[in-house]
Amino acid sequence: MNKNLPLSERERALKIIKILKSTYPRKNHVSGDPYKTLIRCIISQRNRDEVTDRVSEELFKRYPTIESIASASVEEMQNFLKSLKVGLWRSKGKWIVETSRIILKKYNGRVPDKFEELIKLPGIGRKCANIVLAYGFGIPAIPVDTHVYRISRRLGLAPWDASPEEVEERLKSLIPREEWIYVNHAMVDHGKSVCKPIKPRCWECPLRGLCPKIGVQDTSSQ
DNA sequence: CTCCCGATAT
DNA sequence: ATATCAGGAG
Repeated sequence: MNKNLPLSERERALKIIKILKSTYPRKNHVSGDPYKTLIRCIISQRNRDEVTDRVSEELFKRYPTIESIASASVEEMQNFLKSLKVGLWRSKGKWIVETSRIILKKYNGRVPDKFEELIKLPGIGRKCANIVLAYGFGIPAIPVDTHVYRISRRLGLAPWDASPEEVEERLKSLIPREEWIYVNHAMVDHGKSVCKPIKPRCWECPLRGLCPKIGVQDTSSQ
């Protein structure tokens, strides 16, 4: 399905991955706990990592098991999240409890390792489903979060008007399966430090020689 | 497309 | 004051 692409496109993608790897060396970490990965992913939506870390820790301290979360009422979970000052606490509280109940009852407490099943869970969309596959199970997947989305398009790896899903398919066609999980790691690291949404630090970017800077507004000064 | 939500970066 | 943050649902 992806054999008609010009070789140079894939070569460029490979070159990008190679440079990212030497800049942001990181082992593909598999959590070994898909359930915690999934809950963390719900909490992480539209949040900074520091918030996600803090809230996840408090959540699992108060509710150590899937059973304890599933048996909490939605309102109780919402109030708990609210007390921790997480944004979107109403949605997230509902999703965390309901998804946990479904996993417990329908899947006997085992998080499904199929995309089609994961995406049916409340609060689990494409990105979280792929996160669970990649980081919970170690199954090749490319979670397209805000960083992967932005950077892929700036690099011209996907059209500027592509949807997140289209970016995901495009990356999958360009990048060998063994590197899929790494893509998210690399672009998140790169996106937070250099290829930032506002005022990216293009002058110190290891990819500047390969980048058309699509959609980049301001590359000047600090 | 809008809403959900509070905190922080710019 | 506005944009953005490891998005997803209606």
